[in-house]
Amino acid sequence: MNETNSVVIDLGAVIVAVTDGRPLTLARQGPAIDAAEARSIARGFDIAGDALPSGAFDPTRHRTLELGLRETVSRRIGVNLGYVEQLYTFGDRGRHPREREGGPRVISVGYLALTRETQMPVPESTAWRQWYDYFPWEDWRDGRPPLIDKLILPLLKDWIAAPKSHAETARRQDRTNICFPQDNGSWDEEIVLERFELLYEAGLAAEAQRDGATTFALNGQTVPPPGTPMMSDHRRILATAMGRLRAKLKYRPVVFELMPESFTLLQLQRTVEAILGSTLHKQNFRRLVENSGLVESTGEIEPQTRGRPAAKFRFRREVLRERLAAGVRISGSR
Amino acid sequence: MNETNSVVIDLGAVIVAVTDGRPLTLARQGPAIDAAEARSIARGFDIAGDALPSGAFDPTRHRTLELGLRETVSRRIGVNLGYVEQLYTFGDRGRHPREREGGPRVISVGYLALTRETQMPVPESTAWRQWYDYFPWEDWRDGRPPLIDKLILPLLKDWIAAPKSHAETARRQDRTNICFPQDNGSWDEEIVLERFELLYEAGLAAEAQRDGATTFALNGQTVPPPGTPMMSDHRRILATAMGRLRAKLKYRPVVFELMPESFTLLQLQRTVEAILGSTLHKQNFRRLVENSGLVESTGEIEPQTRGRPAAKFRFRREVLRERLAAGVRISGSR
DNA sequence: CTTATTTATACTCAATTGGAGCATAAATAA
DNA sequence: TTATTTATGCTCCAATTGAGTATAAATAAG
Repeated sequence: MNETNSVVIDLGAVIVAVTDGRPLTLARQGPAIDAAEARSIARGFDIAGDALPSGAFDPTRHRTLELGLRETVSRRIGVNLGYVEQLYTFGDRGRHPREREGGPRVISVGYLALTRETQMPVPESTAWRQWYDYFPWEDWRDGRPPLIDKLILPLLKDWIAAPKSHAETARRQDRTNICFPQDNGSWDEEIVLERFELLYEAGLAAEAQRDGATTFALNGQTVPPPGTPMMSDHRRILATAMGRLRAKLKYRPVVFELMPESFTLLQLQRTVEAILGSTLHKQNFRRLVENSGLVESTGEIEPQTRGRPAAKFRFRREVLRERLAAGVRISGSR
Repeated sequence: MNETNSVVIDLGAVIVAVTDGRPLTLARQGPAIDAAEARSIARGFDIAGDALPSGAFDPTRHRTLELGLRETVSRRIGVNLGYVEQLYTFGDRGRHPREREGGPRVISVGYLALTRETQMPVPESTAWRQWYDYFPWEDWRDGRPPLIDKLILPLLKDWIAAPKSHAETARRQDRTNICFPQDNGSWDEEIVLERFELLYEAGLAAEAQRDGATTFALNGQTVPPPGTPMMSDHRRILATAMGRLRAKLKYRPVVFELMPESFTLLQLQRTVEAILGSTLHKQNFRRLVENSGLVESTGEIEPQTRGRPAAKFRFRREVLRERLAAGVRISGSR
């Protein structure tokens, strides 16, 4: 070990809120891309960089990585985070624009933070963006997204057939079958990252084209890749966060970090559905939640615009102390 | 961002194997502790440092963190790792001995690797050590470990009562109830890390004493803290690995990374039990595994020393391609 | 003021899963 | 032979889950 081993740590946050059934994340629409970055962009697709909030870890000031993240977000976005969980540490060479300019190696530690949108006035450079703008194929609430069959699968077909090696073609076919199954029942909403990486490798992400992959065509026409791209590998980090949250929802009571103090069961269901990207059976969802002991009635009633008014509930914070509570177990189906 | 922000990355591996129902991890029994470390040790408990295999990440040579880990382990232990998964990134100040000597801040990225012991001849400085030497309270295969009621809970009782603040006492009591429940049925085998951190905070880990916590007594006698200590915060990393593996076992077919090419169902069960630290219902385990489609008969039969000979099975590698297969779902019970 | 529409809530039913145990089979040890 | 040990097959019941029907309580429309 000597000082040539030193690197710089970048702390990045996927800050999530769900409002009116729209899953959101905070993103900075910064100076799109710098000159060095622009030169490396292939064939003219605009990858103007939406970027996740991030900042450098300062080992002299920050006692822990998480405190560093909280301090950075507090200073740059003006928000004190509540629930925070470490996601993953990304260290691939060439991830960060500065590296390509000859700067030091940047290792980035990604975090997932859950919050409520209303709690947070954000600076002008930053805005709440919808998850499914970045990942339109992940939202199945209105059924199987048409772009999967119209755009993604046709393009993947070419990619699958491309290699001369039969084994490699088979491997690509297998991965495609797992990530984008023909049968809707086999869709696994947790493998958000695997799907994005498949698209990236197949050149179906604008980031891949920027990073040097070839472009592609559908029916003779050059088409834009699906989903809004992000700066650097931030879309990978967001995909990691989405997959983690979709999984965690089912075994820890984390949804409540996204809910207001009191809420109706339908509001809770809509929030879960927004995150999962699929719809749930209403009656069974109610049964599950009521029997779980996770919520209690507040006695209040939600004044409705139409329909029978709903009872309001609150999260029973005691469960966090009584036991390591399970999450909102899901029954599925529309 | 400027160069004063730079840190050094340490890559650490929890390399796991299970042999004859003993869950093992590779540990280096290095030069126990250096002078600076020795000076900080409190009250004479020997914390001679078992250490996890680790090495510095070299940003000039390593394209990714995982490749860096593989290279380090290959060079220092002489082993090419198969299954590897990133665990967590630890960055608390003062974790690493070198830091205390005025060296640069060390951030350590922990990995979990699964392998088979027999595949690996290890260097002399390194040996396979049993998990439960470090965490004796985690092994429930012979029933509730007596040291929980004889040693741990009595000592925690003092720690719980210590604070003047009633709220803090209540919080300590809650955490204790969750981590070490009176009722055996409430034991959660996945929260290995939470339990270790509780013991650490309560001063019931030798590492805590080294790190400056006060010592403690039981019935007027000073007693050694439970479990073999490790260097730095390596026991925390091992706890993280154990918890992660115990959880992952249930939803991904990772046990098979620890099994030989062909095995009997009892051997498979013993491996699962070793990791979980609890026993399972044999007939139900068989039913589960056979119905899962994860294994297929090899046609061979295990020559036994006693009892009816068992059929041998192999892992159906195809399942990894057919779908994102579930793990070995557990039925529990002794 | 009556009816349609909308949302909330209660309840039923069948299929599946999970925990526990009984019974039988096939080997070795006494 | 008989006891012991391990393997394997099967049953039973309780709990959970997926899907649907029925009823209640509000508003909007005529």
